[in-house]
Amino acid sequence: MARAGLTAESVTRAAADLADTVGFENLTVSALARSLRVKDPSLYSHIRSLQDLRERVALLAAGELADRIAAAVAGRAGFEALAAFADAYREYALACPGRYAATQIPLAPAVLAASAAYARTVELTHAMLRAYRLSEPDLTDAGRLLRSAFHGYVTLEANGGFSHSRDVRASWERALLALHTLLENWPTDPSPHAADGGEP
Amino acid sequence: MARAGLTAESVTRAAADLADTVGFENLTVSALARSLRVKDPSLYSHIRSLQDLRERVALLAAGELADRIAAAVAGRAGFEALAAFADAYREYALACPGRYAATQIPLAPAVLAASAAYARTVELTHAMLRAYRLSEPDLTDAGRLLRSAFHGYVTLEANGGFSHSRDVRASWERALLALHTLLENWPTDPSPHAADGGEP
DNA sequence: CTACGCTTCCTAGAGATACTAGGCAACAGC
DNA sequence: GCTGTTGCCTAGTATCTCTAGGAAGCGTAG
Repeated sequence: MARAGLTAESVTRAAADLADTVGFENLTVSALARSLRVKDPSLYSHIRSLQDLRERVALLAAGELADRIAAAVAGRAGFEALAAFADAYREYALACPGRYAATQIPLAPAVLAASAAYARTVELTHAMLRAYRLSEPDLTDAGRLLRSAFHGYVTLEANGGFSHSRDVRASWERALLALHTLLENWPTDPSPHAADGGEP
Repeated sequence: MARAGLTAESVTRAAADLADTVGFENLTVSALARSLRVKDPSLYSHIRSLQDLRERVALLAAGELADRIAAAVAGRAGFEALAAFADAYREYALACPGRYAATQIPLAPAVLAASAAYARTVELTHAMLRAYRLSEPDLTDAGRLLRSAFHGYVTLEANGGFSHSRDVRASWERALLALHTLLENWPTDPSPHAADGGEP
């Protein structure tokens, strides 16, 4: 029988494409084997399990996302960098919903540490924030808030969470402007009210 | 054989509890039947399908979440209301991860319209924002950004997306303060660069 | 060019799950 | 106690993950 010439990489890419088409939660070994004109067990020469396949797609997608963000923010600073970062993030999530969903699965700390892709996104966030002249721990706090806002927005948008008639793209533009304002006025002094008051 | 006395409601509650225990993605008809000491097909007298079960859990959880938020913001305004809203949101998501995950599945517009739970969360957001004296479309834009930030933060937190050593709770407090500052200085004038310029 | 070995892909099959069809027995109303 | 409805059951189908073991393609050495 003619060989299909599969490799772990080509299988992972095919899985990512399939996930973008049918949704990440519908990515199955059977469906992937069908799309590659191969029987299910053949794939287990290249992947260890469905979970392993999902993690490979996650790492592939995280790398692609980091690449796009890096290209978008290159040579920009301030609001331009913020908007470029955010638009690259959102466009990737909307154009590649299966790949993006893959990046959100919980990964074992060992897997996460072994791959640079996730750390690179965090570093890119910090690099973009340097223009706002924040120092730790504000840098980490602001980075977490930004990534939360981006991730939350695109997932709510993708899942139909914004049912109001207001244009979603217009809201996004305003949100970026608002986040820019937020970063320029980041409250850096210890807050005026004791949120977690002074027990010893 | 003695009857188990199941109803659609009791089955849904048991499903929500199971989802909180084993994770929403591991909520299966078989596992639910086992936890109820019943055979799989017995559940199909009360639910139409696994998808139907998931939607019931989603609506149950959305109602519970709205209730908690409503109780938290009652009688508060300004930053107090914002913090109460956000803390109620985050604490529900962390205490009931399966229920919270259920609220994020895409629902058919008809299902969504037939239930008040989701609309109530949006209304609560708007009510909380009234103290900041925003008017449309800023109200919708700010509400979307807030919900995005809350949702993004708790999902990233729950999925281990915050690996930095900085305390996650402390970052959350600072994020709330930053959002409060943002809402007080919301950039309401048509932005300095023509995002969607002045066609007639 | 043949023989060897490695890898790839296969068939066969076990175990789990979603769901349907159809039956029997438990409860409610009379 | 009888009857009708309802709830839970057994039996069975189709799909999916994953393993065991076999055969055939491919590179290489003689």
